[in-house]
Amino acid sequence: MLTLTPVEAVACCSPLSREPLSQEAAERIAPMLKALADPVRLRLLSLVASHEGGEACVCDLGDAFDLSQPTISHHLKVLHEAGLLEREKRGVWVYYRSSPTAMSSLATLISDTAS
Amino acid sequence: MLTLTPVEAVACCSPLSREPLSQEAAERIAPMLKALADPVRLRLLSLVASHEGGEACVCDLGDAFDLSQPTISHHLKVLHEAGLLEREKRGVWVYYRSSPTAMSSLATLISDTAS
DNA sequence: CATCGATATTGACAGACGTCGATGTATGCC
DNA sequence: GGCATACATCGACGTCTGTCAATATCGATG
Repeated sequence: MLTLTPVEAVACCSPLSREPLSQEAAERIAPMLKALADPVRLRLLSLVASHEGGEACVCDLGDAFDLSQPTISHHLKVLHEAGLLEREKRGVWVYYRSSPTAMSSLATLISDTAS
Repeated sequence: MLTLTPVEAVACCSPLSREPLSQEAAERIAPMLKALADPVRLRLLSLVASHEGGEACVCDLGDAFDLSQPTISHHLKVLHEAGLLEREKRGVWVYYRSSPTAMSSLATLISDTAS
């Protein structure tokens, strides 16, 4: 069975302001926005994106929060499963990188609604 | 006391990819994204934005959903309080209009993370 | 003023979500 | 092999969220 990644699901939508979003499309897009719609995850994403090389090790991220390690790990998983962060294991460390295509297609979808 | 609207709170942020988002900024932005992060609300917003004149009466919106009237009213309230929809009462009817500034500042915030 | 129609508010409930401590898994090192 | 370190998973807990039925509010109309 063919499954679209969340990113692909967003990229193929016509602007919100041209024709009403179908229920199916809305149900594919909402999870990506839901992944973004948390203060901790927003900061995590921002930390990764602003880190040198555009990637960051989990060990670099936890210090910025007053949260347990499992909680940070949970949030990173949510962002990863939504297609907003890419994951790469290097030795003992895990590096996350933000996905420009995911972010820009989300941004396009939203900005089209503005006009 | 001076309170920023959600829209103003987003508009004044530097790109996510230049410097990490502060906790305060993240906590102001997240509610707007949370308002957007629901399939029903995404469709409502899209219905309003794509409606002729860029505005729609509540009576035009309910039919597209298999949901009760109070539920639709609730979602519209969430979108309105997040600054994503403007509300105007005309006689017995209430018209909602999408807020271009809100959407475009959100889009800018997200798209900056992509680069 | 009584009534009707359009929308909002309230209260209740089930399910989803964020968080933690405890535990599991895997890699590197002695 | 044995141990330490980095990260993930699990199970439990309180809180938040989407939904509905019932009720309230507000404007128009007779």
